[in-house]
Amino acid sequence: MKRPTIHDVAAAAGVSRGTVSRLLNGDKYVSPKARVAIERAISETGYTVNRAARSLVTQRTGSVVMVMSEPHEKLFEDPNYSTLIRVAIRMLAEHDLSLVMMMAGDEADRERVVRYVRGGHADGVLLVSTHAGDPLLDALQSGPPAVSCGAVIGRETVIPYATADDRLGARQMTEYFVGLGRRRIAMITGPMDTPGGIQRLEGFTDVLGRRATSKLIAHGDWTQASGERAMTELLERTPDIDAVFVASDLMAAGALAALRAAGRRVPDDVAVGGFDDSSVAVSTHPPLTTIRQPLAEMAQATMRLLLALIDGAEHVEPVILPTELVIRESA
Amino acid sequence: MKRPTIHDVAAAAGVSRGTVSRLLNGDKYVSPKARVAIERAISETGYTVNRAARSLVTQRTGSVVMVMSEPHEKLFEDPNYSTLIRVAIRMLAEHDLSLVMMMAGDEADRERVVRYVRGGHADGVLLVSTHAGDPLLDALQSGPPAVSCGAVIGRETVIPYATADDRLGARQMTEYFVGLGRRRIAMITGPMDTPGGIQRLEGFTDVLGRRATSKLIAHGDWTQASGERAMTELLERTPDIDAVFVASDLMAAGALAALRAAGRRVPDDVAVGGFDDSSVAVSTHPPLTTIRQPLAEMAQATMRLLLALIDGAEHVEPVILPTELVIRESA
DNA sequence: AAAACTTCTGTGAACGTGCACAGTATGGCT
DNA sequence: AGCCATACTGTGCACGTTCACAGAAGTTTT
Repeated sequence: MKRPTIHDVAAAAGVSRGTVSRLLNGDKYVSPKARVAIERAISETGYTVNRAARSLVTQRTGSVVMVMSEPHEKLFEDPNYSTLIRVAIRMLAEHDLSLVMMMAGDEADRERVVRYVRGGHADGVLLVSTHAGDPLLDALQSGPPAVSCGAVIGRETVIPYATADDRLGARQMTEYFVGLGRRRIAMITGPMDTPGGIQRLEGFTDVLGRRATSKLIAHGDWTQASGERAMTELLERTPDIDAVFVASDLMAAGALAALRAAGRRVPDDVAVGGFDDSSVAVSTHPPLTTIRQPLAEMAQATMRLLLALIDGAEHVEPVILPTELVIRESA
Repeated sequence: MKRPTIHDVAAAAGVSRGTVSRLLNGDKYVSPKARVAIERAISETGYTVNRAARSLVTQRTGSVVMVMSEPHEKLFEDPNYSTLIRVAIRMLAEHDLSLVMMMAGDEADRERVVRYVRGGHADGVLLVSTHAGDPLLDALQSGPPAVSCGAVIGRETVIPYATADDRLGARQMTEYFVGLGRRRIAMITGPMDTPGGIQRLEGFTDVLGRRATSKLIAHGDWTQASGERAMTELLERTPDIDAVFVASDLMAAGALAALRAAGRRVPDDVAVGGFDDSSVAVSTHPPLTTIRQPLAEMAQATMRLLLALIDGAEHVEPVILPTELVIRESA
């Protein structure tokens, strides 16, 4: 009733352990005769390699750990993460690696992650939404290769990443507003300690220059409620705005609610632009004009970086992917 | 530069491997003196146990695999899964177990999962959205304990699960409509090969009895588009309906769009009830009256079942948790 | 004082694999 | 024929841990 070992397969095939091991690990020196015998023996016995035993000698674990720093409740509902998880599972599976998930919300979590990674329990680390100055980053300095989906502020040169071109996206939306003839264009940003928060504002000011006064800029924290709050604030400060670029679709949904409450029509009175092209963009009323990020490509690029490093690459370059304007009814 | 082993710790503490191992594994026969010496040695050397070596002898892996059958794109955006993942990571971490994610979308995936699990690479299996008659189920028969979050149709007695009381929830909503004085109450169900699809319809007919004619029932597949389609269909078949119970919030969002397109006012002309109390319920216009499932409790209960089984429990009972009516503006 | 526990410690074996190395055929070339 | 490369195979060892067991030291009971 015991699980078959490589010995059992070898015996059944009439060869030695070494030959079976060679076949399993793709070594070329295996005779055709031995090959078929072993393959039959494997399927007859239902053999699978014991990863623990293999790890013990190869010093590799066959797994990659995804570390999520956001203690955020809705973390996984963010399409960003869900795509990344899906792509990661798939691409890792193709390389016979499995994905283990860890959270790094509080101090205890973080310590667990460090123990896990420094303990050599993962061949690679996949960082998600890591904050600037997270103590985790120093602890992960030495150890298996780490990459991030989205830049890690302050570590752009040390932690490879793939990201959408947030700044470009912001420019696209802002230019679209300008082309529409809007004159008083406001912005609701994300938190200014996230790459998306910073870069999207930069794109906005790239286009508007001195016209992007602080009276036209309010800050949110990605949540719908914060978008609503920021919009209300903007309307108070600058009642004559005729367009607003909101740094995320979810916040834009909040902004729409605030505009409706204030009696402004969208897009007639105020044009609204979101960012992300997430599922909320189509369920709002009116549907949001927004910026699409190539989420799948970002995830794939991130995983390619990680796989390359695990495979021994010395150095890899960050990947920055273009965004795209998606026009719907809100602008 | 090598990672410290248990030998190094033992040497540093002036004891033998055995004593260190005993301390690590909570054996009581360790003298206070040895204890402090070892603890100091551990923190000095930065020792962490090598899980591979441990697995090799204990025949345990220290990990649980979550198997997701839905090849569905938006899988992770479903708050159902996101809560489960979050709770699972947390509760497993407390038991020093880690969570490995796998997909079982196509045949190749499924084979990989079977190899993984039968190969003894996981101490437990966490099933999610597994379909009736999934071949995976037979393959997982023998092997480590498996539980499901939500019942697996046809395997209710063999695979333990925790779920919301879908039937109760459907009754609550339907009774609420009846209490509101609505006379022509329709329903849009989920797919009839899912527990939610079946049970929510049952609750509906529990209340309405013969009044729940087939003309008043349409089927969707949980997607927003299917909800819209089903609603259009219902309006054609039975133009005088004054209430509709939709088996998920997302489909309800679709139904709202169809109603708007048909010029019906909600809730004045037609009352709409959803199910799930997910984030879309508050972002629709008007916000959805819906049924709340205790997602966190469901996830916790599921994990408790699994942990109990991993811990050696012979048999555990399914857990069915009550739902709650959440009244907003759509009904 | 001997016996019998209790508490604690060290040691050898085993878990299943990959790898380096030594060894055996086979065939082609001088 | 002899030599040498090429293609292939088997064997011993190491990886780091747990566990069973034997045994030492100390404490209580007889």
